[in-house]
Amino acid sequence: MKEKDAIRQNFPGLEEALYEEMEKCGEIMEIPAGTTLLRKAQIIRSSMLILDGIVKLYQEDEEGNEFFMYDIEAGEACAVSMVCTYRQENSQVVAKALTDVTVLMIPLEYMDQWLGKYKSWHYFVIRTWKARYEELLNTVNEIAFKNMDERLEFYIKRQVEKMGPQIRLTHQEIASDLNSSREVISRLLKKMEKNGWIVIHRNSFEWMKP
Amino acid sequence: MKEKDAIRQNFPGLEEALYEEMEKCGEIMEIPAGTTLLRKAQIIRSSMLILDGIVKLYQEDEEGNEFFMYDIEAGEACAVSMVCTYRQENSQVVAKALTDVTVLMIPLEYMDQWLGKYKSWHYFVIRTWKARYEELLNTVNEIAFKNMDERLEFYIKRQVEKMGPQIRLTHQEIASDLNSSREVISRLLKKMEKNGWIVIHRNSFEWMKP
DNA sequence: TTTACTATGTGACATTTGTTACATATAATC
DNA sequence: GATTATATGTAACAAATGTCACATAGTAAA
Repeated sequence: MKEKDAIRQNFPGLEEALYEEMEKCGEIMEIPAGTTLLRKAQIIRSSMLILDGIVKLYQEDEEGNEFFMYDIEAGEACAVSMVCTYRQENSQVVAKALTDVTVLMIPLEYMDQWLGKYKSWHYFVIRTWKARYEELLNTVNEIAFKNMDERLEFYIKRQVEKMGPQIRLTHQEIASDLNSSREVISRLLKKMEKNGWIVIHRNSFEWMKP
Repeated sequence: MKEKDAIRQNFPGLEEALYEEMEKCGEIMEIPAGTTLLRKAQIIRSSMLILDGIVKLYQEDEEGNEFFMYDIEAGEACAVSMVCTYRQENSQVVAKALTDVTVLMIPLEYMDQWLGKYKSWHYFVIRTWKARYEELLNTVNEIAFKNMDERLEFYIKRQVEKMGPQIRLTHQEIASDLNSSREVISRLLKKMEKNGWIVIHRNSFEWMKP
């Protein structure tokens, strides 16, 4: 069975009995790119482990402005969805499928049960929170100390790491992720092109800097 | 023994055997206000649980600029110090005692050991990561979407919650926390005073808004 | 009480980022 | 090929924030 392999391969080192429960209680879903998987405001009844694809986590404020936090990939879990009591009136966390995505949805009741039963699950949950916390630390560092040009560079580099040097994003999409405006991003990208860092095409550009 | 009570009262609901280990293996330290407890760059060999006082967590960049993230108080633990593999060339997390502080220092080897032995410890660690993550989410929300006037208001309100309506901070200190400049903060505080939100004294001001 | 130090107030100006308005270019559809 | 939609380029201006310069006002030390 392909699905079982996917769980074991992406989440290695868990107990055999836990794998079996995951297969039994979890539901594997194929989700097309662009789908919103999670909005913090609505009650979350399931937790998500990514088996394939990339999911983007961002915050959204009252006016619909977005702010990109980080991506999660196969073998990672969405911390936010793991135990959800977080409430914030004016902003919410959103998870959106960047590519077609395969996720293992696990109803929340099992999440807690497993904490009691499986040591490896405990460690996994801790690792997940820790990893997401550190991602956020990086994000905070960027917006706290850096100007838009540096933030843009950091953003592009993250993309390159995950998706390769061909960045298939419009300036508008980048502007949304950085909570800036299209014109500002166009300006800065143009400057990068003049410096020889990138080559701009329509709908995409390439990162040339080593 | 007073110290034992302090641990039990501030960290209720743990296993008896765990309390005993905490007393045996941990070292209780009295730390004067202003002390830097932790710099991320140096190797951390101990984890800290706060028994009394307030510890401030902030990031610092290469040029010495600061950026306040959140406070931790009695009954809470420093997530950053719990399992430390985090590395970042250009910035570091710093923990500084805001008041005189009593901490329980626990050498890192026990942190891991206890994860294997005590369920309640596991839950505590997860709760800690989760709580700090959510604090950071709020912080990100602030800097990502809001202007300095709103950020300042949010900052002051946090202070009021922890320390009461008398804010004993200079404009310079606030400016550092928000990675802004003294003049900007003075300007905004003056505006708040005109609006009747605060009354400014030397070295302090009061929050009057309900 | 002078002196010195630190905190605060404020105007003028620089820089960064956001906004408006419109031009141009490329791809998609008819 | 003409038409339409979407993406990008760019100048001019606006708003927010940062910086510089200096004034003033408390507080502490001599």
